[in-house]
Amino acid sequence: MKAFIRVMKALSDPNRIKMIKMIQTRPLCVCEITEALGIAQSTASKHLKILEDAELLRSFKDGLWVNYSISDGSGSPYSASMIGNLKHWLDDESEIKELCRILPDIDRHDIVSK
Amino acid sequence: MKAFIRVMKALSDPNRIKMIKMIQTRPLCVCEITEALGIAQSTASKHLKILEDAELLRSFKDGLWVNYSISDGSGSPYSASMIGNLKHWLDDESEIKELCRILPDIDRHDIVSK
DNA sequence: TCGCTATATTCCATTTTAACGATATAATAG
DNA sequence: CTATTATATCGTTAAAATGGAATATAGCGA
Repeated sequence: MKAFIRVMKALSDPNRIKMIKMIQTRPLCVCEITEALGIAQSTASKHLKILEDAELLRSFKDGLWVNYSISDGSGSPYSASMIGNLKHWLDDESEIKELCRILPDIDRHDIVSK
Repeated sequence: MKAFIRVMKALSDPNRIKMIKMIQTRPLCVCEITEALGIAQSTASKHLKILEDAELLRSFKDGLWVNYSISDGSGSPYSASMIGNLKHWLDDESEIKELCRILPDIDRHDIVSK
């Protein structure tokens, strides 16, 4: 029950959904997500942790950067199923389409940290 | 996006999940759910409203009673999908099994309202 | 080692959620 | 109409979630 609730809660926030949809396009680091969503870096980091704890995302380090990618679902049947659904769900939401549109222009090397 | 978030939020509470799993067994009125979960009637009523707003449940009146049953899913693809998943998910959770065990002994005609 | 940069964590304020009791509403029985 | 019963709504409180600024941590390069 707890694992299921954890996945549902993780998927109950618009910013976290946007993160998943963006990361479906390609793996992203924290600063790219922060930039794309226009939120504070600490906020982005916390949301990503919630998604990772729910086994919806996984992370791997690349030097100073931490890349987040979509989980392969092996850790939880609930997250696996929801990841599958989210491959097509919400694709025609204007907010999501806009994010995916600007995503190619966002490059971690160009981001000035604050 | 809002409809999707509404479904995810509705599924983010243990009592609401228990309600869905019980109602999968048979349609239930508010007082039966209140009794089975050991919560206040106002609490049960509010949870049921949240589930109905998310199109996970539907209700129909039978005199003084209001019966809640599982939605047929025609209102929302998100709720339809989740209802489908929840047909088998969480079936072997001890909390759920216990509720389904006591459910046959709960009869709306025997419940004394407070 | 010392700086510099990306990320994680902590702290605080604000908002949201969940619970209950009390009350209002709706429907039936007399 | 009146009383009764089941449910919905309101008011309040405590806990949890969210967001940002500030700080701590980790890794790279000189």
